[in-house]
Amino acid sequence: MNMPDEIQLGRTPPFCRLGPQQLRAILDLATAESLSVGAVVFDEGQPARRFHFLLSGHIRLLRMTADGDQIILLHIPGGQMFGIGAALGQHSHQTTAVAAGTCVVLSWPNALWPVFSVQYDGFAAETFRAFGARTIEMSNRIVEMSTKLVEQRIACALLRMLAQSGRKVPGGIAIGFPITRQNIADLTGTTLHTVSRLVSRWEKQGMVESARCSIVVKDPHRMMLVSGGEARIAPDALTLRAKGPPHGDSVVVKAVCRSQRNPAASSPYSRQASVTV
Amino acid sequence: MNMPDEIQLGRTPPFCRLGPQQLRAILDLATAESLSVGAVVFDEGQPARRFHFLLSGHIRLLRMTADGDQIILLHIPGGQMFGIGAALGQHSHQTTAVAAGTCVVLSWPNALWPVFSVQYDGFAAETFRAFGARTIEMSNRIVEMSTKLVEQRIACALLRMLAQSGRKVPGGIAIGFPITRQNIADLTGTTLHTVSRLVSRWEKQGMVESARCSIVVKDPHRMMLVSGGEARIAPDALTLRAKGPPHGDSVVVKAVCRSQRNPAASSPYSRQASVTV
DNA sequence: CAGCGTCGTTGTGCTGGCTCAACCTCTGGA
DNA sequence: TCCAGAGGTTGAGCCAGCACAACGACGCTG
Repeated sequence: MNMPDEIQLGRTPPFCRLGPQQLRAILDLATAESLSVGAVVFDEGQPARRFHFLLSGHIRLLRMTADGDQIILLHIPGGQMFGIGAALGQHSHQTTAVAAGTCVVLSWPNALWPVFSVQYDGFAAETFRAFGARTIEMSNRIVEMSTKLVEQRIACALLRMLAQSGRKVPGGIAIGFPITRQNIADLTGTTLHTVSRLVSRWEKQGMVESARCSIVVKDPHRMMLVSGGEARIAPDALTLRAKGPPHGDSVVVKAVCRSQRNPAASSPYSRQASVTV
Repeated sequence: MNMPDEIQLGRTPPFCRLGPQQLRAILDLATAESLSVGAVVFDEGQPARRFHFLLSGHIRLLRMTADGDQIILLHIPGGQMFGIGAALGQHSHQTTAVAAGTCVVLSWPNALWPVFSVQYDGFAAETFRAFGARTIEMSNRIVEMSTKLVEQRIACALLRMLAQSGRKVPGGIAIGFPITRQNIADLTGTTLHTVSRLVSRWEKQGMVESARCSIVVKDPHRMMLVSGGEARIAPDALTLRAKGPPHGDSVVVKAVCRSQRNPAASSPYSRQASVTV
C-alpha cells in the first residue's frame, strides 16, 4: 500500500486546520493498516488501547447478540475518527468494527488523545461534532424503529447511506460500498427475506437497480416518499405482476397513502396511478 | 425554591473536583429553574443557546413524529449535563426535554462552555463520559428493538430505569419518578394496550406491583430472566387463569425457553413448573 | 469443470402485537 | 357531590412481517 500522506490527511475535518509539519508529526506517530472487506479492526469487549481514524473506505460498527444475530449500528465514512473510547472514558470497545470495503485505517495509542486535543486546533471539536452527528443518527434509528413499517425503515436506511456515502453513477446514485441484503436486514432489524422481497418489488417498479452486493437508487425522490410513508404502493402491484395480465400491459394499481403504525391518525386516502408491469 | 448551594453541586461528577469558590463562581453565572411534571425545558428544533445541568429530579428527552407519536429517547437522572449542543457543534436542540417529575435545572449561555472546559478540571471529561454512556444506552435500545420481543423490551426498559433511578421501597424497588403505561410504550416502541396487558400479567404473577403512574418491581431477578428471553412464561398461564380451574388451585404450566425472534437458533426446550394461580 | 460457499429469490403458513372498541377507576376542581 | 379528564384494563379481529423451505445464480478454488 502507499503510505498515507499529509495532503490526504489534511483534507479531513479533524485535521484540516493543521499545517504540513503538524500533519507529518501526526502521521509519524500513527500505525497505518490497509484492510480488505470483512477485516476486523477491533472487537466488542476488547480493551480500548488505541483510537482510530478512517482515512479511506467504510467501516461498519456492529454488535452481536448471544443468539448470533448481528446488528449494524452505524456506517463510518472515510475521514472520521472511530473507536474513541479514550475520549469517552470507556475502557473497552462497545462495538465491533469491520471493514465494509477496502479501507485504510490509522491509529494511535490512547495516551496521545489528550496531547492531540491540546496541541491541534479543531481536533477535539471536530471529532465531537462527528460524534454528536452519530448520536443524532442513532436517535433517528430509534424513532424509525418505533414508528415506521419495515418498508419505510429500509427506504430510510438506503437514503441515509446515499446521503453519507452515495456515489453518482449513470442512471442514479449507488451506495459507495458493497452491501448485501443481509446487511440491510441487520441495519433495519428485519430479515434477509423481507429485504429481498421489497428490493425486488422496487426494482420491478424501476425505483432501484440491484445486483449482488450493490444497490443503485434511480429515483431518490420517490424513495423519499416511500420512506416517509407518503406513497406506499399497495402489494396489489406485485400480485398483479404474478397472477395478472402479461407484461407490457398497463394496469391500474391502487396506491394507498397513510401514516403508518397509526393509519387512523391522518385520514387515509387512496388514489389511482397507472403503471406498466 | 431554595437556591441551590455549592455542597449540592459539588457532589455531582462534572463538578466534584472543584473547590467551594469555584462552585460559587459557577453558581453565580447560572440561571436556576424549578420545574414541575410536564414542564418543557427546551423544544426540538429550537436554537440551542444554553447548556443545561439537572441538579435534581428526572428529565425525559423525547422526539415527536409528524403523526404526533412521541418517542422517549432517554431519561436523564439528576447530576448530569443535558442539552449540550454547544459541545457538539449543533446549532439547535435535537430533542425535547420535559420534566419527568419535579426538577431543578441550572443553565448557562453557550459562551461559557469553552471557559468551563478550560478552567475546571474534569468538567469536560466527565460530561463526555456521561454522554458516551448515553450513546451506549441508545445502542442497546437499537439492539433490543431489532432482536427482542415486546415483552422482553419492556422488561429491559424497566430494569434500565431501576438501575439508573431505582428507589428502594418496602417489598421491592420503585422507579424513582412518575411513569405512565403510555410512557413505557413510548420508550419501547409499542402501544399503551400491550404494556397494560403485560404489566397486569406480571402483577398477577407477583413480579411487580403497579399503581397509577408507578411501578414497583418485586422480583428484579425474575424480571431479568424475562428481559433476556431466558424464561418466558407461556401465555397458557394467563389462559388457564381466565378459563381454567378456580383460583387457589395448583396447575402445571409450560415455561418455554427460547431465544426470541429466532426460536430455531438455539434449540428450544421446555420444562415443567408448578405454579399457583 | 465440478464442487462448494455465499448471496439472492420467492412461495406458504402462522402469529405477535397492533387497531378498534368499550368500559373502569382514580383525582382534582367547582 | 358531581363532573371531566387523565390514566388504566380488557376483549375481539386482523395483518405485516417472520419462520420455514426450496431453489437459482454467481464466483471462487483445486
